[in-house]
Amino acid sequence: MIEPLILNLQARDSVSAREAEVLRSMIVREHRFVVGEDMVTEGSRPSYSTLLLDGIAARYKVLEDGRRQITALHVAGDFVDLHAFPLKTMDHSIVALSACHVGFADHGDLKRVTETEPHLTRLLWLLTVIDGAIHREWIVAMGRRSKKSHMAHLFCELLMRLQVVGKTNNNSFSFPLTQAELADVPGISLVHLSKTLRLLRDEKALDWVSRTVTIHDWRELVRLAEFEPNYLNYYTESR
Amino acid sequence: MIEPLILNLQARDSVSAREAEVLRSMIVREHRFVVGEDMVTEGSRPSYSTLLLDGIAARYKVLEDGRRQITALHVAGDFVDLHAFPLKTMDHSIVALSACHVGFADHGDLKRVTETEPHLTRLLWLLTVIDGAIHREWIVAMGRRSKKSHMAHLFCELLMRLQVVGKTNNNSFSFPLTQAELADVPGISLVHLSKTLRLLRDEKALDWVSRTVTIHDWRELVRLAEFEPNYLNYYTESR
DNA sequence: CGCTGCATTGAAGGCGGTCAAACTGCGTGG
DNA sequence: CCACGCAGTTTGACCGCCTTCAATGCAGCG
Repeated sequence: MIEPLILNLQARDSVSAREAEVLRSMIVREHRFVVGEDMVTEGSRPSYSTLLLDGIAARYKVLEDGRRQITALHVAGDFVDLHAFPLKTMDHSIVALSACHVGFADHGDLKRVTETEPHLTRLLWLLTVIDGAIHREWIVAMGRRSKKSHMAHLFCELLMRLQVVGKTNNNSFSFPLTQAELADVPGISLVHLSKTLRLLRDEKALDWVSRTVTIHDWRELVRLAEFEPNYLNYYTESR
Repeated sequence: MIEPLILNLQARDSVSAREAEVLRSMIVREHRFVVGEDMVTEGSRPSYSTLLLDGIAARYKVLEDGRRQITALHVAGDFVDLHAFPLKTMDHSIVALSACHVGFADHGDLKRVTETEPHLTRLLWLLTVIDGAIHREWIVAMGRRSKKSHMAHLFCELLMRLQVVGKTNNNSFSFPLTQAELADVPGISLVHLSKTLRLLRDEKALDWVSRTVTIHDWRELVRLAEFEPNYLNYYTESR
């Protein structure tokens, strides 16, 4: 059941059978969130962290005028709020963008891991640090890439992350967001997002129909995005 | 000598005398970088992490066309590349924006901490997770704030971070960057940055002359920025 | 069959980009 | 001591990307 997490970790470092067992025993109390439901709320102090087993979730902040900015997208195998373990208080909310299947890891158990499992601790630490690396790549995309390149970059990243956890079919994957939701990733208007996606479609780089993204021309997409996957820290790429 | 780090940690959690001693014994091999010098290089696999003792440093990435995006600013008391301990490979470079005084912590010693000091491990983990929280706030600023508000937010954040480590005089602090460098934070042109700063000056919110920022109207700056410091995770704010 | 939510397209306006020129402060050398 | 040069800052002009407003298209569903 926690296979996506194991795959995620194994893509970066070796995981012993015992460590996998520790993780398995730690993920308890499965739960399902429906589309649009908040999984974690800003200001809360959760006593557990949430492992996404299936679905797509987003971290976001809302400004005073109601506009929203998504700061991260999460897929199966991601701990959406592992940072809340050292951090205690949530500084943002997390919403289920599709139906989401999750499991919970109690912070008490995580604390015990830090006391008895140094290597596993470093693996979990690594996961939060990779979140940070993705944040940085997003900052670069927002600051310096064209919107077209930014979107190309996002789809490159999502394809790779989903491939690692086995959630792709060839070069396509389920992506059941609305354009209004996706527009909150680059922080642009729904109208302009629509026009930007049209550019990628016109170049036959990718399609996004009936809630499924299909990448037709990976090479071209990578070129448009200047996509360099080493920030995702997969074995095969950066070592 | 590592007092800024201790102050940084104590602003979030208690640090025992023994833990402080462990940290002190771990920071060895001081070094000074001159303005413009790279402290860490993209693609390297450092065997140590760098603690900034004094000065200002920036993490950045460079695009193919040479444009630069700064993804983080660091001040005294920050570990600029602690994430390189779990992550191994640097996915970006770090440059000294002022003369920088640093100390190094060997990854072997950090590993030993994870094996023998669970609480201290969680503290260090916390530091990397706060970096992530700042990244997210920057993403929100880039996506949804006006440039004026973005700059106001940055100066609010810097004042608070510098206050914690005792690097402010009343409401002013040393900030010896060029405008071209600062423009790489929001990812805008030098020309537009200059015009944006003028707006803040015209409102008498702050001045930035002779390499020193002075905040004249903290209230107004906070209002402009919609600044909510809880993401920095200081005791006094969020708990 | 019409309603509703979502996607698409067009039009007009403003923010931020580039290009270009002038200004300032400071260090250096005549 | 002054003139010059250089690095950095400021301002103006013009243009293009992205915004908002508005209308239309389209599919699913009661």
